[in-house]
Formats: sequence, structure tokens, C-alpha cells
Amino acid sequence: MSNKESLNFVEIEVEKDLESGRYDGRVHTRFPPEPNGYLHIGHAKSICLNFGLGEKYGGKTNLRFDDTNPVTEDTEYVDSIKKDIQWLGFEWDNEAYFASDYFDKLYEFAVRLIKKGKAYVDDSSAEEIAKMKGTPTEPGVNSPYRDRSVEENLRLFEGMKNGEYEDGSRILRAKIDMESPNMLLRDPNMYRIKRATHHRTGDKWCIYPLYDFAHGQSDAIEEITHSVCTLEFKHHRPLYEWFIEQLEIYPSRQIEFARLNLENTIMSKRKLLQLVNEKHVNGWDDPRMPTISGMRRRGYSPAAIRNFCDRIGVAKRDNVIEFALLEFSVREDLNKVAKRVMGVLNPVKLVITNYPEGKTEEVDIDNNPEDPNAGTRTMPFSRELYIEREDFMEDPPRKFFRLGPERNVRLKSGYIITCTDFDKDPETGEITEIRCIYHPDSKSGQDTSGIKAKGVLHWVSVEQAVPVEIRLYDRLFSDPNPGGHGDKDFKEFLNPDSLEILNTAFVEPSLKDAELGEHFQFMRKGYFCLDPDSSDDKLVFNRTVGLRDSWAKKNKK
RNA sequence: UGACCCAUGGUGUAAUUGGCAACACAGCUGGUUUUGGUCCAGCCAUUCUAGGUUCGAGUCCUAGUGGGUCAACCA
Repeated sequence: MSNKESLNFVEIEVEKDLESGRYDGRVHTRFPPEPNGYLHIGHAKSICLNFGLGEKYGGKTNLRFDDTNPVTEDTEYVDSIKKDIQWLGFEWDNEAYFASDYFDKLYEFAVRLIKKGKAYVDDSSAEEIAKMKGTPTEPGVNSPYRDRSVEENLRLFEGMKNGEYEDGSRILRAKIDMESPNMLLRDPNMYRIKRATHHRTGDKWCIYPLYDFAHGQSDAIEEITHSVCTLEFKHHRPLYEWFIEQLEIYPSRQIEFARLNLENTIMSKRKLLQLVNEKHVNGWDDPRMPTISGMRRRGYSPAAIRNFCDRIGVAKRDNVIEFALLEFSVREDLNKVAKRVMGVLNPVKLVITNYPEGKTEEVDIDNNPEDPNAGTRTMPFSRELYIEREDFMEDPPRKFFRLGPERNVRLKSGYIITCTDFDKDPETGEITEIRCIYHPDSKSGQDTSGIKAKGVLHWVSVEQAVPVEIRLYDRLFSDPNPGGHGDKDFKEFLNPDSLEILNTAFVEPSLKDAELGEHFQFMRKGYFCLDPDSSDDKLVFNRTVGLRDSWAKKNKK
């Protein structure tokens, strides 16, 4: 198969099956989300794994919605999930499938099991069943309803389907072994009565299969070869296989891998939903969310996310990935594609006293030094500019390469300037204006001045500057493992400074034509993208991720 | 006080299935640079512990230790 490159353990298992001819050389995987929330980066790992397997071995991958619990599921989620998978760049086989498409078949499977004497209707309450189940260290006991006749079970199960009984009054269980050390084999529930409107089947059904009697059966119906899921389902495997054996259906094989955990975030859909509902964030696609839609809005690219998923690998041990690895993947991709532009986040005015008033010249600038084909554009340069407030120091240390009294610095793609003077608010100590002279023979590309300038600053011409709103993001949680403090609620670790809004920023005029989905690098400041909140009279930019900043790092120490 | 799974640098993943512990990220040095970005070079591990098998163990065996999962009419 594949020779030199190392395989993950799932691929190794798949290749073994390919060699043994177990599935006639077929590889057919599936990605089975429940439509009860938006997809997150953990799902991205699963998507990349499942669709990656399909692509790598010339097979196919189904998208199947595991929609067997109508009370939490909704078509809004179906739509968002489809969009996210496509955006990541994957294509599922045929139309999307739904477990709910198989409700008739599943009902028939259940009847088949009853006829074999392998399933029975239990009239016990949920509490009674739980009690009879025992504990991990104590065996369970048989239900008094366990030995009903096949005929009675058939009649009762049909009654359940026909809505003759109340919700929760009866349940269909598999008859396996109440003393099994594996709790899941202690007569697991198969079908419950639940009068709820399903997002696709409406009110047709009042009984719905549970996970263990839907998932594996759906795999079999679709003739899935490798059913890849996360570690929590390990204990379900014997049950998964028991049903296959009893029903004599397609023998799909379940393989479990360790789910992704990311520092400073949570991956639980339930908790993410809570953040949305309680308005701790502005929706599922809030750029601080670990959702695919949030990351998209934040400016992460599909390639960045896929590369990240490649890098983290697939194994069986619990893992916590450092956020820095995700950010590396984002920078790595954006560095190649992002157009370099200028934006001043915290402006201070710079006046070039020896530059003619009213004059404007267009200076040339590279769109992307990493991409020779990206071309160049021009930017207006004039007497009054905005520069970054933090690029000036009244009394700078030796290693500060930026502007200070009598210091030289180059204005990127423009001229070298020498600072001559500055104004300061006597009350606040804030610098209000900086004055300098420029050296006309130092123009970028035709510099004959011989002047040295260690620092290079970005800038925007005041007259043409476009005022914009800038949104800066930080980790949503200040704790590396917000969900891992059993006694404390994860929301206690929400980072109060995860969103910072800047309302006095300016960007170069070319950004008036910025489009949604475009990636920009604001030089020396990071990667940015236009936010959908933008309107014609107000542009909003999200900072996707900052640039690596060894100067800031050095100063922190 | 059960069953099952897992254990390799700060993090994650490898190691031709018993043959010199590799790659990436992070960190630290230095170089290049009209982005303190990118890029380039260098540094950073006696594989949880203790026994055993073997010429040879990260890999096999035994025992321990540590972590995870399992008792929803959720998936």
C-alpha cells in the first residue's frame, strides 16, 4: 500500500483488512453527526480522518445525520453541518443520509429480534430499570418482564408504535446478560416511547430507536466498512457486534480513536450551546468559538484547519493540543496567501514638516513578498500620516528600533524620516503629535541617501485613511482546561478580555474594496478579515491571529 | 474497590513490528531581511517504575504506579 510514510493506527487496521480481503477491498466510511449543534474543531478531526480514509484508499464517505432524538435536533443544524463540511473541502457520497430514513427498517429489525426471543418489552419505570441494572462492580438482576412470550412482546411493541401507551411507560430492550461486566450488555434499551415532532418525519413516529440500535444498524444498511468513532464508544463495540450477529446484517467494523482536546477551550456541544443561549458569545459563529463557523468568521482557512488535523495525528491516548499549534497552522497558510496591507490600530499623528502641504504621491508596494505573482499596488503618501502609537517612545532604550526623538526610521515603501519634535498632553502625558523631517533621496527602491534605519514602520495617509472598527480576540477561557475542574463550573473560567473592540483605527484606502472571505495581513500587526457585520459606511475587521512577535516576547521577560 | 483502554521531551505524533529514539509545534541561541513577520542554522529525551526473556527491549512477559472510560428512555 503506502510505503515510506508512517500510518496512523486506523490506517494500519484498514490496510490489514484490505490485504485480507475482508471487505472485498472496499473502504467506505461515514461521518455521523447528530444535528443538535454546530460542528467544532473536534469534529474537524473526525471529518478529516473519515473523509481522508475514503480519499486515500479510493473509497467513499457518507454523511449521515444521526437524528434519533427529535427533542434536540433541528434542520438549522443540518444546514450548518453540510455547509461546514463543504467549506472544509470534503464531498460526501450521494445525497446526505439520515438515520431517520431507516426508521421503518429499524422497526423491522426490532421485530426480527423479538421473534428470535432476543428482545422484550419492559413495563418497568426508568428508575426501576436503572436500579435493576446494578453497578460497575455489582451485577444486575433480571426484569420481571424479561420472560414474556414472543407473541406478547410482538403485540406490546406494536402497541408502542401505535401510540397506545404513555411516554416512558414501556421500553423495548435487548435480552443479553444482566450479569455482564460490561454495563452496556445488561439488556440495553432499544426503543423508547417519545411523543415529539421529528425535524424530518414529523409526527409519524412516537417511538424512536436509541443510539445503540440505530448507529450500527445504519452503518450496516449503508454497508459501511469502517465505522470510526471516539474512545467513549469502546464499550459499545461488543453490543455493536452482538446486533450484527443476531440480525445477520452487514458486518461493519467499529474502530475507536482519541478525540481532540484543545487548550483553553471546550469541545462539549452541550456547553457550547449554553454559551450561545446565555449570550456569553454572539452566536455559534462568534469568532471566539471553537466551531468551524466561528473559525471561518475569524478568518481561519480550510487549509489551515486541515493541516492542523494532519499534524495532531490520530491515536488512542488522551491528548491536549496546545493552542499554539493551531495558530501556527493558521499563520503558515495565511502567510502564503494573505495580501499585505497597512492598518494602524492605535493611531498617533505624524507630520512631516519638510514635505509640501497639499502634495500626495503614490508609492509602490508589494502585495505579497511571499508570492512573486501577487503584483504590486500603490498607496498615497503625504505630509500627514498616522502611525502606530506604540511605535514611538519619548525615551526609548537602545534596542528599540522604532521612532524616538532624533531617531531615524523608514516608513515602509516610503521615505526615511528623522524625528524632530513631539507634543504631549500635559495632563495625561499622552503623545498627541509627532513631527519629523523626511529625506527626499531615501525613497524606497531608489535610496541614495546612505542613511541607516534599523526600523521600518507601517503608516496610513491621514487624508485618505479609512476609519474602521477592529475586533481583537483572545482565548475564550483563561484556564487551559476549563471543563476539567469537576467542582467548578466551566463558565467561571471565561476570559473577560476575550474580545477587544478598537474604534479609532484606520486602514489604507484599498481596503474599501475588501470582500468577505479575503485574507489580509496588516503589516506588523497580524492577519485580518472582513466581518459580516460590516456595512457600506462602517467596515469591521476581525484579527484572525497576530504575527509572531519576538519583540513583545523579549519585553515580557 | 469490577471490567475495559492508555502510558515515548513542555505539547502532539513516529520508530522498517526486537536493531543507533525521528518529525512538527513551543522554548532558547545566532544569521538574513525595507514586516522585530517570513526564511536559514544550532541547542533542547538515559521511552512511568521494578523485575524478567534476549547478543540486543520504546517494542515481548510479569507485577506495580499513574491517567481515562463505563451505571442517560442522550449521541
